[in-house]
Amino acid sequence: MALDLHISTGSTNPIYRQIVDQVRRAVVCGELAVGDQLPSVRALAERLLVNHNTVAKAYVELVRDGVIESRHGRGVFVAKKRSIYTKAERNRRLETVLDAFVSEAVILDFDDDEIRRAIERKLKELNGRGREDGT
Amino acid sequence: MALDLHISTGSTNPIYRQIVDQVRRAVVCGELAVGDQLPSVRALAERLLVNHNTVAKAYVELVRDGVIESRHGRGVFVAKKRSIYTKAERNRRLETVLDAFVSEAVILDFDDDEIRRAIERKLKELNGRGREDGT
Amino acid sequence: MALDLHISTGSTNPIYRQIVDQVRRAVVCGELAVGDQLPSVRALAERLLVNHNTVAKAYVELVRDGVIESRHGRGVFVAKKRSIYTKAERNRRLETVLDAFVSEAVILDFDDDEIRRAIERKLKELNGRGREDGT
Amino acid sequence: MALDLHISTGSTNPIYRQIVDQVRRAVVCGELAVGDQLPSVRALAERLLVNHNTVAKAYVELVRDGVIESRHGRGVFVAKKRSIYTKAERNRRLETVLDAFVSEAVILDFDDDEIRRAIERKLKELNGRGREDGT
DNA sequence: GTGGTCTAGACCACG
DNA sequence: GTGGTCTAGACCACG
Repeated sequence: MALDLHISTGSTNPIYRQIVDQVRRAVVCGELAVGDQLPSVRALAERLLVNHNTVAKAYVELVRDGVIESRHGRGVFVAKKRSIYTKAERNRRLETVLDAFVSEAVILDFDDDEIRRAIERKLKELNGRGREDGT
Repeated sequence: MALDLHISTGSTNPIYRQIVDQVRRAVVCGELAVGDQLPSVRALAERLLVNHNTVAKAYVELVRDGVIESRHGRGVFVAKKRSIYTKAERNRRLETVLDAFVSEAVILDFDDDEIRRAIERKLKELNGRGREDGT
Repeated sequence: MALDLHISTGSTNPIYRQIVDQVRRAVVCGELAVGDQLPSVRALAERLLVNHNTVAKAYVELVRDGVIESRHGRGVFVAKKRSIYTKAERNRRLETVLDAFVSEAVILDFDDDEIRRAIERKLKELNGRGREDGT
Repeated sequence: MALDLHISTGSTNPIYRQIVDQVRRAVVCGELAVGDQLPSVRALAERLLVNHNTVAKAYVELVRDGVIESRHGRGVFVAKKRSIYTKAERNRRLETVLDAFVSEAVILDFDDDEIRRAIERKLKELNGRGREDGT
C-alpha cells in the first residue's frame, strides 16, 4: 500500500510536522510495517511540492525518535519498535497532547460523553487497521 | 469568583495561547458568566507579569471568536454565547486534535486502557474546577 | 563565564554537531548552569562565522535532548536536568560512543593501562570543574 | 586464523568505516600478522554482501594509512608496522574521542564507576578476541 | 530582538 | 541515486 500523505500549506502546523505526524500515524495503523522503505527525500519532496530540506527535516526527527532508520545511500526504512523514553518522559509527552486534545474539545463545547465516544471510535478505528493488541 | 489564570513561561505553548485557552475554558465551565467583566489588558498584564501586547493579542483573538466583547471606554465583557462553528466544523476540529492525541499515545506505547484512564483523569481534573457535568 | 566555542570547518564532524557537543560539554563541566542563557542563534552564528540555520539546528537538537529550552521571543536557556531515555536507550547510546572511543584508542596503539589512565584523567578533570558527585 | 569481519547495515557507521576499523583492530590484536594476505576486494565484497566499491574504498584508506600494502597483481598484504603519527598527534586524536565518550556518558547520567566498568567490559571483549595484553 | 520555518540551490559521503 | 549538511536569504510568530 503506497504511503498516502497530504500536507496543507495554510495550516499553523509546519509542513515538516505534518509529515512527521502522518508517517507516525501510518506506522501506528500498520499501513507501514517494520522494514518497509519510505519514499526518498527528493521523491517525496517532489510529490508534496515542498523543498527537499523540509522532508529531510521530518525524516531526521523520525530517526531521532526511533520510528525510522536511514541506511546510508540506500534509503529510509521503518525501524523495529523500541522504547526510547523513560516512563516520566512518556507521561510528560502524553500530558502535552492530552491537554491539547481535551482543552480543544471543551472549548468546542463537546461534553464528557462525546469526548469518551470520540476516543472509543478512534481506538476502534486503529485496532481495526492491522494493530494487534498486546503490541 | 475572580478569574484565576496561571501562565507558564517554560511551556512550548505561547503565553497568549495560554491566556486564550484558559479564558475560553473558564467561560465553558461557567467560571465566567455572560456579562462578567474581564480585567483590563494592562491590569492582567501586570498581574501575570507578561507584556501587555501579549494580553492584547489574546483578547483580540477572543473577540474575533465571539467569546468576549469590548465595550468602548468601559472594558471587556463575556459575550452572549453564539455558535460560530457549524457542527461539521466542530467535528473537523475535534478530529484533528483527536488524531494527534491518540496516535502520539499509541506511538508512546500506551495501551487502550491507559489512554482511557488518562482521559478520565483529565476530565475529572477539569470538572473539579467548577464545570458541572452536562454543561 | 562566557561560553567559549570554536568550530573547525575542515573536520568530518559537521558544524552543528560540534556546537551540540561543545554546549553539552559546557553543561557537564558546569561552565553553564541551569537557567543560564545561551547566546542568541544569530549572535552565535555571527561569532562563529556560520549560517544562523546551522546554529538553529544545533539548538533544536539540544532542546530535543532536554539540555536546553527555548522560551519564545526571549531566548534559549539551560534546562533543568531530567532523564529522558530508558536504561536500554542510554546503554545503546553509551555503547556507540564507547565503541568509537576504544576502537580509536586501540587503533592508535594505546594499551589498556594507557586507556584507563586517560579515562581517570578525564573524569578527574570533569569532577574538578563544578560537577558535584552524586549528581 | 581467517579474517573474521562482520558488518551491520543498520548502523550509523558507514560500511567502509566498519571494514577499516575491523582490519586495523585485527592487525593491532595480532589476528593479522605482517605479510599476511587479505582477501581480494571482490572476494571480500562477495563474502560481506556489499558493493565492491565499498571494500575498495576501505582498502584505499588502509593503504594510505600504511596498514596494508598492495602488491601489483599479487594481492593485498599487511604492511610492516610503521608509526605514522607523532606522539602529539596520537594524543590529540585520543583526546578527541575521549572527550566525546566521557561527556556523552556524563550527559546520559552514568557515574564514574559505571564508566569505568563499561571500559573494562569493552577492553575484555577486545582482548578476548586474540589480543594479548601488552601487545 | 528572539527563535522557527521554508525555499532554492549547492556540495559531500556512501554505495 | 541515496541521505546529510550548509549557505543566503526570506518571512512568520512571539513578546
